[in-house]
This record gives sequence, C-alpha cells and structure tokens, in this order.
Amino acid sequence: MRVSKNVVEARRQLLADLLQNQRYLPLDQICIRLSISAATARRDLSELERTGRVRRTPGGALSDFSDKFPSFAERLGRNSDKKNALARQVLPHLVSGSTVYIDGGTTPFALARLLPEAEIPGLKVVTNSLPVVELLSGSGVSLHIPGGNLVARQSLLIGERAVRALRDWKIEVSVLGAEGVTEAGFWNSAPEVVALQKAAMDNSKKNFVLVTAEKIGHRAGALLASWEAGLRLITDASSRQLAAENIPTTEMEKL
Amino acid sequence: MRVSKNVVEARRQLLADLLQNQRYLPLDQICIRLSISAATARRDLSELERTGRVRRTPGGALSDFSDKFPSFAERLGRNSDKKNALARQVLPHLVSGSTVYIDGGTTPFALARLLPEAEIPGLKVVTNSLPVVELLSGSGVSLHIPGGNLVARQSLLIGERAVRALRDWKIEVSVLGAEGVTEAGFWNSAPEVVALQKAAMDNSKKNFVLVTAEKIGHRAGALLASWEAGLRLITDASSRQLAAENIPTTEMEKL
DNA sequence: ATATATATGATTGAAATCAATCATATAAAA
DNA sequence: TTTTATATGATTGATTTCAATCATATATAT
Repeated sequence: MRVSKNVVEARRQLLADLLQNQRYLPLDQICIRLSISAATARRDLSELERTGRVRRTPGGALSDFSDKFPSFAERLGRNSDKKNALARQVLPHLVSGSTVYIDGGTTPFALARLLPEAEIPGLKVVTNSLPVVELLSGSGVSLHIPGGNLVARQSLLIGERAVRALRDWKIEVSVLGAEGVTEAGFWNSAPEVVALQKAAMDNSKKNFVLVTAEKIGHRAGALLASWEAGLRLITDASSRQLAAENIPTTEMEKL
Repeated sequence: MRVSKNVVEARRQLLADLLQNQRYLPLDQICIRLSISAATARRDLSELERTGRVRRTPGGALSDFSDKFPSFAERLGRNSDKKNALARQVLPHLVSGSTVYIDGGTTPFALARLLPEAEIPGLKVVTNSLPVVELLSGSGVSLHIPGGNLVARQSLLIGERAVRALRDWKIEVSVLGAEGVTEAGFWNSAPEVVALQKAAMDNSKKNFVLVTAEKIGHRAGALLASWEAGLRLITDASSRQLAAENIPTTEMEKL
C-alpha cells in the first residue's frame, strides 16, 4: 500500500501539471489518469491546495491560471501559483469583522482573489488598487476606496490626497507588495507608492509584505520603506537565501 | 416573479462575462453577484452550457475560454446614440485646464467616452464612477477619485466619506445623471447618490443634468435634489413634452 | 382587457461529494 | 532485522448538490 515519498511528490507534481494543462479536471478523471483511489486523489488535492498550487472545487479541481489562457488577472504577472500560496498565508489573519488594506501590485492582488471564496463575515477591504476594486466589486465583500489620483499607466490611486485619506482608517492587517527586499527593508521604485504604503503601515496593527523569491536581494528602486516593528515578511524564498541577504527571519511567518 | 426576456438574456450574458473574467465561480458566488436564487443560477448555467458558452461543474461553473476582458462599459444600455448627443453638448463647456465632475450613470458615462477624442489640454476629471475610471485610465486624461464606499451591485463610490472628499474640490462643470425629472427637480432612487450629487453641485460653477426623454415626468425614486441656480437641463425631449410637465425650459441649454 | 405562457423561488427526495476513521501493506528508521 | 511511521483504499455518516416539481407573479399574446 505505502509508496515512497518521491513517488507521492512526483504524482502530485504530475497532477499539478495536468491541471495546468487541462485547466479543470473532475475527480473521477483524476482517479483514472493517475490510477489512484478517490481518497488519495482528495488527499493530493488537499495538499496541492494547501501549498496554493491548485484550487479545489466540489467534485474536481482547477489550476487558477494556465499559461494557455491569458486573462486580465494573469496579465498582471507570472508566478501566480507562488503568489497564491503566499496570499493564502494571510487568510488566517483576516478575522471576522476586521479591516484589511490591500496594496497595489500583483501579489496583494492574489489575496483579493481568495477573498470571495473565503467568505469572512463582515470583512472590510480598504484598497486603492483598481484591479482589486474591479475584482471584488459585487462579490459581497465590503469595499472602501480612500481615493486619490490615477497616474497614467498605473492602476493605483496615489498622491497626497490618497495618503491623507488612508490615515483616517483603522486597519487591522495591511498586505503590501514590494519590488525588492534587502537587509535594509523593502523597496519600491515609485516614491508616491512608498508614501502610501507607509501611511498604511502607520495605521495598521499587523503588516505583511508578500514577495516572491526572485525579489530577495533586489534593490529595485531608489526608495525604501524600512523595517518596522510588527512588519512580517511572507515569502517562498529559502532560509539560506534569506540568510545570505541578512534578512531578519525572526520577523517571518512560519510556512 | 417573471421578468422580461431581455432581462434574462442580459443576466445570462453578464454571467458568461463574469465567468470569462473569473474563470471559475462557485454557485453561491454567482447567486450573490447576480442577486438570484440557486435555482435560477442553475437554470442560467444549464442554458449557457447548452449553448456551449460555459462549462458546469458540481457546485459552480467555469468558462473554457477567456478571449476578452468585458468591462462595465459594455453593459451600458440602450439609447447610446441619444446619450452621445446629449453628452456632446457639454463638450464646449469643458475648457482647457478646467476640472469636470462626472457623475455615475450611463448618460454621464457617455461624456467620458468623448473625452479622449476631444483632447482638451489639461482637463482634470473628478469622478467616483468606476466605469468612468476604467474607461479613462491610461487615456491621458488626468483622473482624480475622491473615494468612498462601493456598495454591492453599484459601480459608484458613495457614502459620507465620498461627500466629504468631494467638498475639497473646486469644480468648474458637473455633469450629472438622473432617473427622473419633474417640475420639482430631478430624482434618483438612492439617497446616498443624491447626497453626492448635491456635494458636487455645491462645489461647481456650472451644473448640467443629462436626461433622455423617457425620463421626463418620472418621479423615479423617493428622493429629490431640487433645482438650483445655475443648474441646466440637457435633454432630447420636445418642448411640448417639457411644457406638459412644467419643466422650467428657461434653464435649458440650446440644442 | 383577458388569457396564456413562463421566469422565479421554495421545496423535496435522490444522488454525489466530503472529511473522518479504520485496517493494512510497506517505506523509513532503529 | 525489528520497530515505527505513513501512504493507501475502503467504509461510513454527514453534508452538499442536483433535477424535478409546484405555486405564484408577471411578461407576453390574443
């Protein structure tokens, strides 16, 4: 009955790849194609969903975004699997009735995608990200937009007005993105974006920064929002990679 | 209970569009977003599946192909020719370097559609209408969003915060929509929308109300924003129709 | 105006799906 | 080798989902 660990992992990877290609597979198809029982298929799916690689549905599963079918959301960037996995780690912190700030950028956007399904009662979302607004509008989630100026080729409301408006909010959890992370803190190229992020951090009890591994060590822009008390890094980078860059792993969330 | 055929078809098209955006939606999300019962959602899905537009799964549905990114803008409504004609009359009032407020609703939206072509140098657009934001983002027009709360099934940022933020602006021209116009003034069903319109009017030098002929004489909602000095009605209704309703034609713009 | 057709939501019993539990075979650890 | 840990398939009861049916309100036809 029992099979070796690498067989299990290989099968799960195969399943993830299958779903990436097929986009959606009903459970019985998974059982047939992998020659496994429904119970094992469910276990594999649970594990793949836990790590954010796959999305379960009643009676099957799907990969959120496949390279074959570019969509609006996917146009926002690659690595959506990883980003979903990172975003998923924030979910336990979003308790009923609380307020979450969702920053611009593709990684915080991944969190927004999870919210309708998460069905957190009374959750309030504060965001200046237009893709997030569009995604969540009409989804039943309570949406609040501080406002600001929309600059060309951006999808984020920024500017002095946005910073001021954001200061009025009491936020439990802020979910931020960054273009780079170093020992000094996290970086973004646009100073106005950083100003908005700082305003969110100042008004927020918990701050999460979601960054995929390839951004570790990057000093992407000229500006910095330094580490602060309560700021937590969520990443898929290895501890070795983090240690090499002197990233304070004490502030990290457990995977 | 029964609704007209075109409402049904419009809802189904909307559902198909939604699925193209979201790729997958669980049934309960469909019910929330369309404000329909599970039974109707199932019927819609069955029909959409029968015509090959979506693919059902247990507990939800997904679209196999996502070719386009449907926007609010495409769900506009009819009479777009008339609305364009009304909106065009506002253009001469939008001078270089001025600020215009664009209200929610489809008729003011028609004005937004004209702006990129009009190429008015230094024109600033203030709006809480998400369709307008989406339409004009990246078009080169300077966009400013006061902010506010987004309520379900609306595409307008409203609420007390929105009213306060709007008061900060100096606006040359406000372009408003209405669900009905009578001798007493113009009407909208939602009190919060009216509050926002009043705020815009208070801060604006010129106010235009754009209404198509079929709305004349309607007392659409319970609330009223009464006629004020400087408020001007732009409509395609005949003078006879207006006279019959005792609409003050002295305040009208020449066609 | 009247009659007909039908879109809707609620209900219901059947079917499908799920997570939890269990026994077992076997991989991994000792 | 011996022991421990665990991956698997089967089972079970609870939950969810489903199509079919029904009453009703209302659009549409006459």
